[in-house]
Amino acid sequence: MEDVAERANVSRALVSLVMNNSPQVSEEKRRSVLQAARELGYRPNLMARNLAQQRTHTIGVLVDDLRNPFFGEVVDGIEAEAAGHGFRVIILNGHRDARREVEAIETFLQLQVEAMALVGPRVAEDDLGEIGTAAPCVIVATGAAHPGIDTIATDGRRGSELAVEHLAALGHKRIVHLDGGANVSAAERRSGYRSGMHSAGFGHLIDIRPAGDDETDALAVIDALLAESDPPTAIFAFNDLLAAGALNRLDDAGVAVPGDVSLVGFDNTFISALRHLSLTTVNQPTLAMGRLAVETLLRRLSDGSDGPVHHTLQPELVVRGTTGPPRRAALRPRSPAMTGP
Amino acid sequence: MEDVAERANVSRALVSLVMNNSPQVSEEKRRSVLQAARELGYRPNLMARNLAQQRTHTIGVLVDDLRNPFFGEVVDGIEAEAAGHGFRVIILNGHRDARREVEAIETFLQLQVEAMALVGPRVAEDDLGEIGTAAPCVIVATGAAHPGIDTIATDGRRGSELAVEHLAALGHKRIVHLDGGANVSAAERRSGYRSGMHSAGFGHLIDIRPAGDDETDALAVIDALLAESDPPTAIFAFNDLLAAGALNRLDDAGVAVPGDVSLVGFDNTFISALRHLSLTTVNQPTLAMGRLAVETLLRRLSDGSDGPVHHTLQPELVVRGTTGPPRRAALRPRSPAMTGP
DNA sequence: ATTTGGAATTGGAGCGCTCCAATGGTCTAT
DNA sequence: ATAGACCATTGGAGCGCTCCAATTCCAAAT
Repeated sequence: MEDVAERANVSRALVSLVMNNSPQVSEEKRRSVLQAARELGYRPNLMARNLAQQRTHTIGVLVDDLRNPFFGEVVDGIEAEAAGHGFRVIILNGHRDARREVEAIETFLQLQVEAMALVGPRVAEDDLGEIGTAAPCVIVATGAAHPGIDTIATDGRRGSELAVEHLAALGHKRIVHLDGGANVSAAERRSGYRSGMHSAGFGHLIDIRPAGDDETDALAVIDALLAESDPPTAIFAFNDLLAAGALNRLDDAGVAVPGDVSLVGFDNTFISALRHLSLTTVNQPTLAMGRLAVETLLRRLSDGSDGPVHHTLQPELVVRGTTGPPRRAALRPRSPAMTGP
Repeated sequence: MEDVAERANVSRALVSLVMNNSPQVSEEKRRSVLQAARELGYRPNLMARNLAQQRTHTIGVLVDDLRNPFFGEVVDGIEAEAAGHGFRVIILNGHRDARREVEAIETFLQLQVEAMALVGPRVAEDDLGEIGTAAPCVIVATGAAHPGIDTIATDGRRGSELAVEHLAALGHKRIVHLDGGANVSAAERRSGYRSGMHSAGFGHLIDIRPAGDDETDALAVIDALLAESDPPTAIFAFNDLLAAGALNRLDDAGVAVPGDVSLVGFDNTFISALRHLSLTTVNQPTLAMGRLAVETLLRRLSDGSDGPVHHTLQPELVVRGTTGPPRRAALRPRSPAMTGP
């Protein structure tokens, strides 16, 4: 910068004004500064600028898992909205691990982000401590597990109810829920499953199996389910990935979907739309969630603080090919011994 | 920091030493500084630190598309290796758009990243200009389209050949290639398709259709293909996403896979492994690519510069359920009029 | 000719930290 | 008792920028 100033025969301050294209600069000087900068390959140092300015114009986005396309969609929404307000977005990966999430948030804070969005985080509110309030922070796509922090979420409870209602309407009674396990949204979806079952009059048939939120997490549960004497006729999985894993395993075992067992996922990621999966699932308005997250953050940034805000968006059932009426005979592996038509 | 120093009755410099846990500090002072820091909720300012230190310990990772799980896997490899060497990784999203990629790289440079990895970028080497050499830079998963820059890639040519060889061995002759279009890896895979076809003796049957690299890009091409009088018996798609889209459309049209037409993808993302897709595809060693990318970067960082390095990893064919021997009759929509029995 | 106002430009302090050379203090060897 | 060696500690300069108050410049108004 010093060099640029010298080469253009102006002061450092003037260079700064030009780089921030202030209107207070004569066209002549502006041109000569710009040219000097170009000739020297000058690039302003954001660190220094941010330090001097006491602002970073940056929003930190923590993503739970880069492999899950669902999160990618939410981030797209965040970036679109942030860009419109002159904010830069930097992304850190949480690797589906609460401890690494806390580290990432700490990094954000040290990097002086002005706000942060946690997309599908796994940390409990208590483990967040002061860390979550050191900068405006919004939690996206993790249900209502964080009462003290701003959240944007799809109503997971309602989503689950939608799924159960759909299955019940098809005639299913023995509907099992593959639980999200450590995932923070799990509790909410589980409770929706519960209430859905009760409303349908199947409270006594409530059956929740711990599973997870990844396609590999489905293997053991499905195996266990198939080994039982009286297996369910329908399965409602915590998310699409888990449902896809379940589908794999059911296929392995020769169980027809939806012939022998119906299956519902959650998230409506693009994989559920693949015709060969054609997974019935619950949609979340990902883009809207991302945008809303940024709006919430900006509001916090400008007008101080009321209590935490919780935005709940409405889920929608997307009926595809993995759900149908139950068979007369209950779910059973086909191969070993067919009981007959 | 000033406050911490005061509260602990030491100088600012000593606080700095403690925060960087230098061994030159007495246990007593260390404790009292740490305590003062805790009480004041002090958090070191990374901007200031980086500025003073003239180092950021940061690697910038530019990801072409957050929705494509393939890239997520590569990033996992990068982060794993980077963490092992004390480097932080920050991610920027390229949104499948060369212009935004250049912006992102510019941001990296201004943020003073010490090195950057571009994962699946779309920018041509020429459009990168000096920008790509302002810091050590490696291009990952984009074939050999950047002769002047370090690259890590799977041999896309060989991968395509493997796919064609496999189809040819099954008895296919009319193998069409759905081209990656604007994607930079497209040329390489296309050329592999060409050479594979030639080796198999089907040079005269080479048939390349521009498509894209997203599941939505397959629709129009497949429709066009199905409308033809003499459709192919096999399709080799640029990547898994495109193949999945093709599968959708074929399914819509009532075309059986692999009964009527065989289909091969590229990337071996987790979606191809889903049993219901069961997509035959070409594997890329994503994790290894990520790790190798960081190693390459670190090498550049330490020992000056020889010419650009190009690492080429070997692809592997993963045979699943979308490929089989061709039907006697060629591909044709089932519905309107069946000719055979 | 002198004042005045406004726009363009500049010097310098300061953002929060690190790092170096210098200081003070303690211990051992002479 | 004194010099030397060694350690913990400190003051201050400096990283590259912004921003404020102050200055210069120029033209219009008196």
